Amino acid sequence: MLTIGKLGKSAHVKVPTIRYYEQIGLLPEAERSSGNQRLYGRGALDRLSFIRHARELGFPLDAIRDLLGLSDRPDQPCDAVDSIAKAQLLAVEGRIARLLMLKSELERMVAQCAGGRVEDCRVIEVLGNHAHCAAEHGRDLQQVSE
Amino acid sequence: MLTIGKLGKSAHVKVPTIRYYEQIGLLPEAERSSGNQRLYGRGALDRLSFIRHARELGFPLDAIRDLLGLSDRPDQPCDAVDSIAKAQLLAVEGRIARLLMLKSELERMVAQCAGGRVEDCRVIEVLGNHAHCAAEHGRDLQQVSE
DNA sequence: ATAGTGTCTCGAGTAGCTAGAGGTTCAAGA
DNA sequence: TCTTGAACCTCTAGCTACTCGAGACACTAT
Repeated sequence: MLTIGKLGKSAHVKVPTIRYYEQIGLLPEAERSSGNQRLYGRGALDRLSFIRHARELGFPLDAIRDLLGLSDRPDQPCDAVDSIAKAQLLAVEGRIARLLMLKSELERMVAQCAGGRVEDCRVIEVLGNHAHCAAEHGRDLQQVSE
Repeated sequence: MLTIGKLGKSAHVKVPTIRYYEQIGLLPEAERSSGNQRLYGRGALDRLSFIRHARELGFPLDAIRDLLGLSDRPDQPCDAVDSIAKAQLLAVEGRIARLLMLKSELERMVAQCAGGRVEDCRVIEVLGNHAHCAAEHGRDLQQVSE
Protein backbone atom coordinates (compact mmCIF):
# COMPACT_ATOMS: atom_id res chain seq x y z
CA MET A 1 0.00 0.00 0.00
CA LEU A 2 1.17 3.48 -0.87
CA THR A 3 0.86 6.67 1.10
CA ILE A 4 -0.45 9.68 -0.75
CA GLY A 5 3.07 11.04 -1.13
CA LYS A 6 4.43 7.89 -2.74
CA LEU A 7 1.40 7.61 -4.97
CA GLY A 8 1.92 11.19 -6.08
CA LYS A 9 5.54 10.56 -6.86
CA SER A 10 4.76 7.39 -8.79
CA ALA A 11 2.11 9.04 -10.92
CA HIS A 12 3.81 12.44 -11.13
CA VAL A 13 0.86 14.16 -9.54
CA LYS A 14 1.06 16.54 -6.61
CA VAL A 15 -0.41 15.51 -3.30
CA PRO A 16 -3.03 18.27 -3.06
CA THR A 17 -4.14 17.41 -6.56
CA ILE A 18 -4.82 13.84 -5.52
CA ARG A 19 -6.92 15.02 -2.61
CA TYR A 20 -8.69 17.36 -4.98
CA TYR A 21 -9.48 14.53 -7.39
CA GLU A 22 -10.92 12.53 -4.52
CA GLN A 23 -12.97 15.51 -3.42
CA ILE A 24 -14.59 15.95 -6.83
CA GLY A 25 -15.19 12.22 -7.15
CA LEU A 26 -12.66 11.48 -9.85
CA LEU A 27 -10.86 9.11 -7.50
CA PRO A 28 -12.80 6.95 -5.03
CA GLU A 29 -12.37 7.67 -1.34
CA ALA A 30 -9.15 6.09 -0.21
CA GLU A 31 -8.76 3.55 2.54
CA ARG A 32 -7.33 4.99 5.71
CA SER A 33 -4.58 3.81 8.03
CA SER A 34 -5.14 3.57 11.78
CA GLY A 35 -3.82 7.13 11.95
CA ASN A 36 -6.33 8.35 9.35
CA GLN A 37 -3.84 8.66 6.51
CA ARG A 38 -4.85 7.69 3.00
CA LEU A 39 -3.61 4.37 1.64
CA TYR A 40 -3.63 3.34 -2.00
CA GLY A 41 -3.28 0.08 -3.88
CA ARG A 42 -2.25 -0.75 -7.38
CA GLY A 43 -5.64 0.14 -8.85
CA ALA A 44 -5.43 3.69 -7.62
CA LEU A 45 -2.05 4.13 -9.25
CA ASP A 46 -3.40 2.94 -12.59
CA ARG A 47 -6.39 5.19 -12.34
CA LEU A 48 -4.38 8.22 -11.34
CA SER A 49 -1.85 7.63 -14.12
CA PHE A 50 -4.71 7.41 -16.56
CA ILE A 51 -6.04 10.74 -15.34
CA ARG A 52 -2.64 12.35 -15.45
CA HIS A 53 -1.99 11.16 -18.96
CA ALA A 54 -5.36 12.35 -20.20
CA ARG A 55 -4.72 15.74 -18.59
CA GLU A 56 -1.39 15.95 -20.37
CA LEU A 57 -3.29 15.45 -23.59
CA GLY A 58 -5.54 18.32 -22.62
CA PHE A 59 -8.73 16.41 -21.84
CA PRO A 60 -10.92 18.35 -19.42
CA LEU A 61 -11.79 16.63 -16.16
CA ASP A 62 -15.39 16.06 -17.21
CA ALA A 63 -14.25 14.19 -20.28
CA ILE A 64 -11.86 12.19 -18.15
CA ARG A 65 -14.68 11.32 -15.82
CA ASP A 66 -16.60 9.96 -18.79
CA LEU A 67 -13.59 8.07 -20.10
CA LEU A 68 -13.02 6.45 -16.72
CA GLY A 69 -16.65 5.45 -16.56
CA LEU A 70 -16.39 3.89 -19.99
CA SER A 71 -13.18 2.07 -19.26
CA ASP A 72 -14.96 0.40 -16.36
CA ARG A 73 -17.35 -1.24 -18.83
CA PRO A 74 -14.99 -3.15 -21.11
CA ASP A 75 -17.70 -5.03 -23.00
CA GLN A 76 -19.49 -1.95 -24.30
CA PRO A 77 -18.82 -0.61 -27.81
CA CYS A 78 -16.13 2.05 -27.81
CA ASP A 79 -17.94 4.63 -29.95
CA ALA A 80 -18.36 6.93 -27.00
CA VAL A 81 -14.67 6.77 -26.19
CA ASP A 82 -13.85 7.48 -29.76
CA SER A 83 -16.09 10.50 -29.97
CA ILE A 84 -14.65 12.02 -26.80
CA ALA A 85 -11.17 11.67 -28.26
CA LYS A 86 -12.27 13.13 -31.56
CA ALA A 87 -13.89 16.06 -29.81
CA GLN A 88 -10.65 16.70 -27.99
CA LEU A 89 -8.74 16.53 -31.26
CA LEU A 90 -11.11 19.05 -32.80
CA ALA A 91 -10.73 21.33 -29.82
CA VAL A 92 -6.96 21.17 -30.07
CA GLU A 93 -7.05 21.88 -33.79
CA GLY A 94 -9.28 24.87 -33.19
CA ARG A 95 -6.93 26.28 -30.61
CA ILE A 96 -3.98 25.81 -32.92
CA ALA A 97 -5.71 27.59 -35.76
CA ARG A 98 -6.58 30.51 -33.57
CA LEU A 99 -3.13 30.73 -32.03
CA LEU A 100 -1.52 30.72 -35.47
CA MET A 101 -3.54 33.79 -36.36
CA LEU A 102 -2.53 35.47 -33.15
CA LYS A 103 1.05 34.57 -33.82
CA SER A 104 1.18 36.18 -37.22
CA GLU A 105 -0.59 39.27 -35.95
CA LEU A 106 1.85 39.57 -33.08
CA GLU A 107 4.79 39.06 -35.40
CA ARG A 108 3.61 41.83 -37.66
CA MET A 109 3.15 44.06 -34.68
CA VAL A 110 6.56 43.38 -33.18
CA ALA A 111 8.33 43.64 -36.51
CA GLN A 112 6.94 47.12 -37.09
CA CYS A 113 8.24 48.49 -33.83
CA ALA A 114 11.14 50.76 -34.73
CA GLY A 115 12.30 51.15 -31.15
CA GLY A 116 11.49 54.81 -30.76
CA ARG A 117 9.23 56.45 -28.23
CA VAL A 118 5.87 55.20 -27.04
CA GLU A 119 4.21 57.97 -28.99
CA ASP A 120 5.24 56.39 -32.27
CA CYS A 121 5.07 52.80 -31.11
CA ARG A 122 3.35 50.56 -33.61
CA VAL A 123 2.44 48.07 -30.93
CA ILE A 124 0.39 50.59 -29.04
CA GLU A 125 -1.00 51.92 -32.26
CA VAL A 126 -2.09 48.54 -33.52
CA LEU A 127 -3.64 47.59 -30.22
CA GLY A 128 -5.59 50.80 -30.21
CA ASN A 129 -6.91 50.35 -33.68
CA HIS A 130 -8.19 47.05 -34.92
CA ALA A 131 -8.23 48.34 -38.48
CA HIS A 132 -4.47 47.86 -38.58
CA CYS A 133 -4.90 44.13 -38.37
CA ALA A 134 -4.39 41.85 -41.31
CA ALA A 135 -7.10 39.44 -40.36
CA GLU A 136 -10.12 39.08 -38.16
CA HIS A 137 -8.32 37.36 -35.35
CA GLY A 138 -11.43 36.50 -33.47
CA ARG A 139 -14.51 38.50 -32.75
CA ASP A 140 -15.06 36.12 -29.88
CA LEU A 141 -12.97 35.99 -26.76
CA GLN A 142 -13.16 32.29 -26.32
CA GLN A 143 -11.81 30.69 -23.23
CA VAL A 144 -9.17 28.46 -24.71
CA SER A 145 -7.23 26.65 -22.05
CA GLU A 146 -4.43 24.33 -22.83
CA MET B 1 -21.95 60.44 -23.17
CA LEU B 2 -22.58 56.74 -23.43
CA THR B 3 -24.39 54.46 -21.05
CA ILE B 4 -22.64 51.24 -20.14
CA GLY B 5 -24.80 49.31 -22.58
CA LYS B 6 -23.94 51.51 -25.56
CA LEU B 7 -20.30 51.52 -24.59
CA GLY B 8 -20.35 47.75 -24.46
CA LYS B 9 -21.95 47.52 -27.86
CA SER B 10 -19.49 49.97 -29.38
CA ALA B 11 -16.45 48.14 -28.06
CA HIS B 12 -17.91 44.62 -28.37
CA VAL B 13 -17.52 44.01 -24.68
CA LYS B 14 -20.24 42.69 -22.40
CA VAL B 15 -21.65 44.94 -19.75
CA PRO B 16 -20.63 42.83 -16.74
CA THR B 17 -17.13 42.68 -18.16
CA ILE B 18 -16.91 46.46 -18.20
CA ARG B 19 -17.98 46.60 -14.57
CA TYR B 20 -15.43 43.91 -13.82
CA TYR B 21 -12.67 45.91 -15.49
CA GLU B 22 -13.62 48.92 -13.43
CA GLN B 23 -13.61 46.81 -10.29
CA ILE B 24 -10.08 45.55 -10.87
CA GLY B 25 -8.88 49.03 -11.78
CA LEU B 26 -8.31 48.47 -15.47
CA LEU B 27 -10.84 51.16 -16.26
CA PRO B 28 -11.17 54.26 -14.08
CA GLU B 29 -14.33 54.73 -12.08
CA ALA B 30 -16.99 56.08 -14.38
CA GLU B 31 -18.88 59.28 -13.90
CA ARG B 32 -22.44 58.76 -12.73
CA SER B 33 -25.73 60.20 -13.87
CA SER B 34 -28.17 61.71 -11.39
CA GLY B 35 -29.72 58.26 -11.16
CA ASN B 36 -26.35 56.64 -10.33
CA GLN B 37 -25.83 55.07 -13.74
CA ARG B 38 -22.38 55.00 -15.29
CA LEU B 39 -21.61 57.46 -18.08
CA TYR B 40 -18.68 57.24 -20.46
CA GLY B 41 -16.97 59.60 -22.85
CA ARG B 42 -14.83 59.08 -25.90
CA GLY B 43 -11.71 58.29 -23.87
CA ALA B 44 -13.35 55.37 -22.18
CA LEU B 45 -14.33 53.91 -25.52
CA ASP B 46 -10.76 54.14 -26.80
CA ARG B 47 -9.39 52.59 -23.67
CA LEU B 48 -11.91 49.77 -23.64
CA SER B 49 -11.33 49.03 -27.33
CA PHE B 50 -7.62 48.86 -26.63
CA ILE B 51 -8.22 46.36 -23.84
CA ARG B 52 -10.57 44.31 -25.95
CA HIS B 53 -8.13 44.15 -28.82
CA ALA B 54 -5.25 43.18 -26.60
CA ARG B 55 -7.40 40.45 -25.04
CA GLU B 56 -8.20 39.14 -28.51
CA LEU B 57 -4.49 38.86 -29.07
CA GLY B 58 -4.22 36.85 -25.88
CA PHE B 59 -2.50 39.38 -23.64
CA PRO B 60 -3.24 38.71 -19.98
CA LEU B 61 -4.89 41.51 -18.03
CA ASP B 62 -1.72 42.25 -16.10
CA ALA B 63 0.18 42.83 -19.32
CA ILE B 64 -2.63 45.02 -20.58
CA ARG B 65 -2.49 47.03 -17.40
CA ASP B 66 1.21 47.64 -18.09
CA LEU B 67 0.57 48.50 -21.72
CA LEU B 68 -2.09 51.02 -20.75
CA GLY B 69 0.25 52.58 -18.24
CA LEU B 70 2.92 52.88 -20.91
CA SER B 71 0.61 54.30 -23.52
CA ASP B 72 -0.20 57.07 -21.07
CA ARG B 73 3.46 58.18 -21.20
CA PRO B 74 3.96 58.84 -24.94
CA ASP B 75 7.41 60.41 -24.57
CA GLN B 76 9.04 57.41 -22.95
CA PRO B 77 11.06 54.92 -25.01
CA CYS B 78 8.94 52.01 -26.16
CA ASP B 79 11.30 49.18 -25.17
CA ALA B 80 8.99 48.07 -22.42
CA VAL B 81 6.05 47.90 -24.80
CA ASP B 82 8.12 45.95 -27.22
CA SER B 83 9.24 43.41 -24.66
CA ILE B 84 5.69 42.80 -23.45
CA ALA B 85 4.62 42.11 -27.01
CA LYS B 86 7.59 39.84 -27.59
CA ALA B 87 6.86 37.93 -24.41
CA GLN B 88 3.31 37.42 -25.60
CA LEU B 89 4.58 36.21 -28.96
CA LEU B 90 6.86 33.73 -27.23
CA ALA B 91 4.01 32.51 -25.06
CA VAL B 92 1.82 31.98 -28.09
CA GLU B 93 4.56 30.12 -29.92
CA GLY B 94 5.07 27.89 -26.91
CA ARG B 95 1.40 27.04 -26.76
CA ILE B 96 1.32 26.26 -30.45
CA ALA B 97 4.31 23.93 -30.17
CA ARG B 98 2.72 22.08 -27.31
CA LEU B 99 -0.66 21.84 -28.98
CA LEU B 100 0.93 20.47 -32.15
CA MET B 101 2.41 17.64 -30.13
CA LEU B 102 -0.93 16.96 -28.53
CA LYS B 103 -2.57 17.02 -31.90
CA SER B 104 -0.33 14.38 -33.41
CA GLU B 105 -0.64 12.19 -30.34
CA LEU B 106 -4.42 12.48 -30.44
CA GLU B 107 -4.47 11.73 -34.16
CA ARG B 108 -2.44 8.59 -33.64
CA MET B 109 -4.76 7.57 -30.87
CA VAL B 110 -7.95 8.17 -32.80
CA ALA B 111 -6.60 6.53 -35.95
CA GLN B 112 -5.83 3.32 -34.10
CA CYS B 113 -9.33 2.89 -32.79
CA ALA B 114 -10.86 0.05 -34.74
CA GLY B 115 -14.35 0.68 -33.47
CA GLY B 116 -14.73 -2.48 -31.44
CA ARG B 117 -15.46 -2.81 -27.76
CA VAL B 118 -14.02 -0.73 -24.96
CA GLU B 119 -11.93 -3.70 -23.92
CA ASP B 120 -9.84 -3.45 -27.07
CA CYS B 121 -10.03 0.29 -27.45
CA ARG B 122 -6.70 1.82 -28.29
CA VAL B 123 -7.77 5.18 -26.89
CA ILE B 124 -8.28 3.76 -23.44
CA GLU B 125 -5.16 1.68 -23.80
CA VAL B 126 -2.98 4.60 -24.79
CA LEU B 127 -4.35 6.80 -22.06
CA GLY B 128 -3.63 4.10 -19.53
CA ASN B 129 -0.09 3.61 -20.66
CA HIS B 130 2.17 6.49 -21.46
CA ALA B 131 4.69 4.13 -23.03
CA HIS B 132 2.43 3.95 -26.09
CA CYS B 133 3.14 7.55 -26.87
CA ALA B 134 5.40 8.62 -29.67
CA ALA B 135 6.76 11.64 -27.89
CA GLU B 136 7.07 13.18 -24.49
CA HIS B 137 4.06 15.41 -24.80
CA GLY B 138 4.77 17.29 -21.67
CA ARG B 139 5.87 16.12 -18.29
CA ASP B 140 4.46 19.35 -17.02
CA LEU B 141 0.80 20.19 -16.85
CA GLN B 142 1.18 23.82 -17.63
CA GLN B 143 -1.75 26.11 -17.35
CA VAL B 144 -1.88 27.49 -20.85
CA SER B 145 -4.88 29.68 -21.37
CA GLU B 146 -5.31 31.72 -24.43
C1' DA C 1 12.82 11.47 23.53
C1' DT C 2 12.97 14.34 19.93
C1' DA C 3 13.61 16.25 15.46
C1' DG C 4 12.02 16.38 11.00
C1' DT C 5 9.13 15.11 7.51
C1' DG C 6 4.64 13.72 5.93
C1' DT C 7 -0.08 13.88 6.50
C1' DC C 8 -4.71 15.72 8.00
C1' DT C 9 -8.77 19.29 7.34
C1' DC C 10 -10.43 23.56 6.11
C1' DG C 11 -10.61 27.79 3.80
C1' DA C 12 -9.08 31.04 0.53
C1' DG C 13 -6.76 32.43 -3.76
C1' DT C 14 -5.54 32.23 -8.90
C1' DA C 15 -7.59 34.29 -14.23
C1' DG C 16 -11.19 36.27 -16.42
C1' DC C 17 -15.06 36.48 -16.52
C1' DT C 18 -20.40 34.86 -16.20
C1' DA C 19 -24.86 34.30 -14.02
C1' DG C 20 -28.33 35.17 -10.70
C1' DA C 21 -31.15 37.65 -7.07
C1' DG C 22 -33.51 41.54 -5.87
C1' DG C 23 -34.05 46.26 -6.55
C1' DT C 24 -33.92 51.13 -9.18
C1' DT C 25 -33.97 54.20 -13.31
C1' DC C 26 -35.17 55.49 -17.75
C1' DA C 27 -37.53 56.03 -22.36
C1' DA C 28 -41.52 55.24 -24.99
C1' DG C 29 -46.33 54.26 -25.85
C1' DA C 30 -51.50 54.61 -24.45
C1' DT D 1 -49.82 60.90 -16.64
C1' DC D 2 -49.39 56.20 -16.03
C1' DT D 3 -47.41 52.03 -17.16
C1' DT D 4 -44.70 48.69 -19.19
C1' DG D 5 -40.34 46.78 -20.32
C1' DA D 6 -35.62 47.27 -21.03
C1' DA D 7 -31.52 48.66 -19.09
C1' DC D 8 -29.25 49.68 -15.10
C1' DC D 9 -27.59 49.11 -10.02
C1' DT D 10 -25.05 46.15 -6.10
C1' DC D 11 -23.71 41.98 -4.24
C1' DT D 12 -22.71 37.22 -4.15
C1' DA D 13 -21.50 32.93 -5.98
C1' DG D 14 -19.86 29.92 -9.70
C1' DC D 15 -16.82 28.27 -13.44
C1' DT D 16 -11.68 25.20 -14.36
C1' DA D 17 -8.17 22.87 -12.27
C1' DC D 18 -5.77 23.35 -9.21
C1' DT D 19 -2.37 25.66 -5.44
C1' DC D 20 -1.16 27.48 -1.05
C1' DG D 21 -1.29 28.39 3.90
C1' DA D 22 -2.52 27.60 8.80
C1' DG D 23 -2.59 24.80 12.57
C1' DA D 24 -2.68 20.20 14.19
C1' DC D 25 -1.71 15.12 14.12
C1' DA D 26 1.18 10.82 12.46
C1' DC D 27 5.21 8.49 11.42
C1' DT D 28 10.32 7.49 11.00
C1' DA D 29 15.06 7.72 12.31
C1' DT D 30 18.47 8.71 15.57
